[in-house]
Amino acid sequence: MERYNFKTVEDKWQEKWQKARVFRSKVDHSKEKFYCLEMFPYPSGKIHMGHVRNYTIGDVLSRYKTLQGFNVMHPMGWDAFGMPAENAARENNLDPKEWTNKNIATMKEQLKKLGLSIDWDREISTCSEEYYKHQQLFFLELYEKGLVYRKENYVNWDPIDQTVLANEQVIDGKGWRSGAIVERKKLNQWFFNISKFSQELLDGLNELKQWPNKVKVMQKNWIGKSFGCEIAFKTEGSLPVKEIKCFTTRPDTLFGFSFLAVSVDHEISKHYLEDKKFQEFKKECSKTGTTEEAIAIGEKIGFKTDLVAINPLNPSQKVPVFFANFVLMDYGFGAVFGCPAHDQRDFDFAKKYDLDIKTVVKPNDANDNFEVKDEAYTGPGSLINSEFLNNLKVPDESILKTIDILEERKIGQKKINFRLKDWGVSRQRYWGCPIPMAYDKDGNVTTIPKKDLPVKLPENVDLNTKGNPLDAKTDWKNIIIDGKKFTRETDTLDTFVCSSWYYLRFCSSNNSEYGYKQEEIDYWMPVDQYIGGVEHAILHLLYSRFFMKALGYKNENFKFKEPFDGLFTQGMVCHETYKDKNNNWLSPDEIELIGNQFYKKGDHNHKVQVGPSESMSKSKKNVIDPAKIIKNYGADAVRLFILSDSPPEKDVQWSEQGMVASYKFLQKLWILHNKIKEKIKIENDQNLENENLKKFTNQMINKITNNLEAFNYNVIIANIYEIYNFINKIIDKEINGKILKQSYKKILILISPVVPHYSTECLSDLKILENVEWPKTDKSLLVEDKIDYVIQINGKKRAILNENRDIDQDSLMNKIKLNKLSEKYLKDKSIKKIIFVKNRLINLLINE
RNA sequence: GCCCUCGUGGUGAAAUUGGUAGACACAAAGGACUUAAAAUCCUUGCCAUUUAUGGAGUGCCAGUUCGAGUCUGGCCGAGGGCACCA
Repeated sequence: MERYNFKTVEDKWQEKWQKARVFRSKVDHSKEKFYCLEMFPYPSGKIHMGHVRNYTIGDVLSRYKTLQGFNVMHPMGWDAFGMPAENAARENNLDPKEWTNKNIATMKEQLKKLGLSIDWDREISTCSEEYYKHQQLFFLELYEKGLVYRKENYVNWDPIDQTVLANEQVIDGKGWRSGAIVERKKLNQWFFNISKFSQELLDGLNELKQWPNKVKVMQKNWIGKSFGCEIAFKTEGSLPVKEIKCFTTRPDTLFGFSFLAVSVDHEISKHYLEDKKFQEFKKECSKTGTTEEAIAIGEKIGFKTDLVAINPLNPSQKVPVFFANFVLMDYGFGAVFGCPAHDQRDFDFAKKYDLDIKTVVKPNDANDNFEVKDEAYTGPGSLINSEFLNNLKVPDESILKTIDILEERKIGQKKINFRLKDWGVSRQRYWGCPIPMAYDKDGNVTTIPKKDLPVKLPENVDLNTKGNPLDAKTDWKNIIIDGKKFTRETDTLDTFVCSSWYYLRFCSSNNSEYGYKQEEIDYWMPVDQYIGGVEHAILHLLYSRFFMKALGYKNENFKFKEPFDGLFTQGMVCHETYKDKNNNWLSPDEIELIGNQFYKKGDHNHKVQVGPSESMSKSKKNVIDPAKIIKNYGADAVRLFILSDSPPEKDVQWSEQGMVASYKFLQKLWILHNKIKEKIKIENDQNLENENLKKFTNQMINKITNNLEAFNYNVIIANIYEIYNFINKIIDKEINGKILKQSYKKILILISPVVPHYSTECLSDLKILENVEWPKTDKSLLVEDKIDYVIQINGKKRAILNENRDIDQDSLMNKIKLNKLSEKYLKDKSIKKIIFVKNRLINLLINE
């Protein structure tokens, strides 16, 4: 027997699969389809362990579904536009396209080495004209439907590099490259009207039964629906301002009104342009962090205006108007009414500026003298100190009733607000999809005629210019449409646009006429299982959901509302971190273990500090290169290990020891295979283990099938080990060769989604590679004749009796009486009560 | 601050509807084989006296139940999300 040579075996089968194009998928209405999609990678250079985990999970599922008889589509592509290409190209004086395509070639080879069942005929790359020309047409279609518009918006502006920065490029308020202090600058930008679909996007979440709840909650919070009322407050003072509109979810607390606060960007701020103190205050506000957390904990500050606002329900009450740092311009009207007693933020503010705190809600168990003291009361109860609103139940009745009254008196109006903002898609970058728009000399917008699509991204662009390289490319920028001069839009699209519809493109990746073919998306869509990282829980997944709705808007051919029927978010791959004595990160390759202590490789005086296990990242150098690992241990062993240690939705700890164990296990399995191969030849009627083997195999079919369906992939690996342990124990006993062969074939199929090369090799070795399909559980075989009955006395387990199935209570009691435990526990005791659970246990309650 | 999730051996983790807690693996210790080592195989796993046996035991405290890792309430701890959201 030769040892298992993964290299020969894996190369052989990968080549055969590729030649026979076994993973090619076609529309076939005679079969039920299954569309399995993993989030496509950014072509950064080489694959990382996160990809290995993500694509292994998807591959196990695809192979399982194929064996079950589904018509499976399992495509792969490249999210190929984006800043890293532009940065790498600039640093190394390369063409971003070349850089990207080279990376794609490398990564494709690496993915192939994993033995993934991918239909490479459907491969797409978002940076190809063939892809982005359809995207430009979609853009124009959405523009025609009124779902695309242009408006001014703030950006992070780097004054030295003359460029717009993404949030992650701003470090401590400075540009990451230039170090210049980042400015807020207003630019005209393109927007997708995603907020038009706020309610639909929210409602759609209820239909997504196979999505993790966590993701749905995150999206729900992001969409942020709130029900309330808009109120116009009359104002008086030295400024020419007659009223200020506010949005509130708590109109019922209007009698607790004690100030009105507006954003520093509010319209009335134009009266303070010359006011130095106000401008200082505004600057101060911009210093406080903009995260929700920063402001919840941070200090609330205000700037008093010359205005007072009048309480519409109590016109004799006039309260001061402030600018305040906790009021946002882009939500509601950029103005709030303050009720300190029942809003913690307002409470903090009132304390600081010594404003009235009037209690108008009391908890249900408090009396009418209840008063808010140390913190705002935001819970339920009933209204007090509120004249004609008194005694209304808070919150539901009080809010609805107050809105009715406000509407009746024409002071306010019922209103639903969403926090979801429109999606700004303009990026002042070169390496992206050009926006098919142009401007005349007066700046009026026009669309590029559809016949002139695609607007090709120009080549040979100087990336070292300041600002957007496309802006400087005048021969590309200046165009003539119908004899008139125009300049092109030089912004490119956010790369999230590319990934918002790629799942549709896979259905028709070779259709050059349009982004998809109707009959093909009708067959394949929606994606049955989408798999990827939870970091895309909000933006990518919400944008994709929006894109489906936008394409379907005023388009009766569009039949499905949600792109991803099932979603699975896998955890990250982690590794210990290492630092040398100078506090520099070290990679696992740079260290060695002697005894219990890590040392720098080759320097046994240099101890290495071991840090916590964290998600693999280049900056911390705690990365393991999958290509190397695959080369050393083989794809099957890597697949086995990456699934084995933790549930796929949780983070997994990379362990070299675990990796080696998986590798060794396949070697052991191969030794067992050869024993089985010999045993199969023996015709034997004295078959002691036949029934056990049949039953065991059937149990495993049941377990593995259920675990696959539930994504318990780590348990499947445990099941595979159980299989080994079981067969290894019985293999030297007497077994009928025919029965062994039948069971073993089923077992090889069960493990094939995880270790496809190994399993195929074994099937081929035994010449049973024909008619391979997923085995079905025989329910009748799951029924055991003998059962371990748990005997409890006063709820404590005292013994286990192996007795016949379906035995009744009296018979079981008789067995117990014959048993020695009766002598020990039941002698001279009376049994008060017997709890008998059929085929499971019996619990005897006795007097102690 | 708000929202969500999760707490099980030295470690990663298993455990249909409440019904044998710790499957499976990693690590460790002891043993077998070996001149020796590696590899391989076996045993052990918390507390008590020795194989056997008994006890405690799923973050902590209560509750429901014949019976709770699982259900309910409170507390403690960890992780994740958050766009100042009125």
